[in-house]
Amino acid sequence: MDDQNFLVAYFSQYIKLSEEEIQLIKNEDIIREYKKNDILLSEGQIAQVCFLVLKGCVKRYYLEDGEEKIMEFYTENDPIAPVSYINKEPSKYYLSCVEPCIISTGTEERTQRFLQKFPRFVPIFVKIGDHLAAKKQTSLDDYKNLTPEIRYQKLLEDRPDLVNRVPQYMIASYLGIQPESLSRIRKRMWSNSKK
Amino acid sequence: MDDQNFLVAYFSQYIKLSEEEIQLIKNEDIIREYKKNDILLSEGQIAQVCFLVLKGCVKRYYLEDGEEKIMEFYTENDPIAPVSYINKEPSKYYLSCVEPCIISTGTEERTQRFLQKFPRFVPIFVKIGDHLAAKKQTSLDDYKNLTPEIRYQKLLEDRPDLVNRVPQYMIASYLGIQPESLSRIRKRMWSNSKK
DNA sequence: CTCTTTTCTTAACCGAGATCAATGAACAGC
DNA sequence: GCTGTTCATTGATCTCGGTTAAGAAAAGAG
Repeated sequence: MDDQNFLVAYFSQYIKLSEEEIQLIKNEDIIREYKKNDILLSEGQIAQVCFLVLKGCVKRYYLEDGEEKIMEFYTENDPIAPVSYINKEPSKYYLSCVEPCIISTGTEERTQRFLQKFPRFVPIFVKIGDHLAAKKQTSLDDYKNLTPEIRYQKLLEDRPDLVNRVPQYMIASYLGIQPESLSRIRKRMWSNSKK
Repeated sequence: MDDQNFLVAYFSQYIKLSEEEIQLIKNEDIIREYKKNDILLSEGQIAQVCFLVLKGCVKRYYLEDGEEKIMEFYTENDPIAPVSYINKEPSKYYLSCVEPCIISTGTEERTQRFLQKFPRFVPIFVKIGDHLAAKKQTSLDDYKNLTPEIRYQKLLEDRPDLVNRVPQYMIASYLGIQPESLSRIRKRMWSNSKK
């Protein structure tokens, strides 16, 4: 599958595309490949574009005393709309590639042009936005009430791939705990499941 | 100020309204008053509408072993788009009034009609949605990295009104801790600030 | 004003995660 | 193959919030 096709596949999740639309999407040269550890956005920078991860894995993190605090992992078909991009303000976090990635970029102006040409996409765009917000809310809700141990269990269920494709200390950071604690949690879970 | 005017005031934050638009908004009879403890949405119910708090305070919470787990407070000018409403699924939480409230309700169908009539509002609506998502993300980020003590300090800074208008045990629940812990934290902060 | 209910505070004890330090395991570079 | 680095585990100790229980303070009802 060549790079442009990823984008067509993404939209096809939500709506059936006409031949004309497929061509138009393919002609927009907005897809790039990135190497592992490439940085998409740095702290202090104002994001000029938003992203759509077509392949690979991107992490969003702060630096605190040189320590990475990972807030989110984005993988296949996850859109990334940086707060910095939305509010036109310096970014508080970094975006960088955990793996080699294929990523599409978007701008407000291009989106508006696109929607003007294909108004039938408007409800889809609104819906995608709403669903994103809903997902964020659910994440926050979960995070608030669950212990790190249960959060890890849920992660194993919800995104089993993630645990295998990124190092454990990053998972720990993402769960908001120290690597040592995650190690102990795993040990505890293992010994409990044996009994 | 009579009830309908709250809604006009809300939109005026974002865009200047024409006389015609003001009349149209006022004529939509979609604003209701609620008493303290009135329930807007119950667990298990599918939300038919979304809300905009024009006056008062609404809490969103789960029940866990009869205990309220408060996830969010909505006050003046906060929109409430329940996950249940967005995904057309049974709600996992309750919405109820902490104070007497004045609240406007919305539906997708009405929104679409409105946007069709006044297309210049489309970008505003998209922007409001994006900003909401951005705010959610920031909340989650903060929650993940901050201790309960610092979260309480931030709450005092960000929403000082809230601490005064809702009982402390609800604040504790919202911070994700027990009332006893919040009491300790307050004591700790007090004695630290004296030194 | 008194009585009841609700809300807030204090104390004692426990457990989970943080921290510091050391050791193992996996892996890349030479 | 060895060597050095990165990543994962384990142990000892400490801190903070949870839990339980009791009592003080504030708010409502009559």
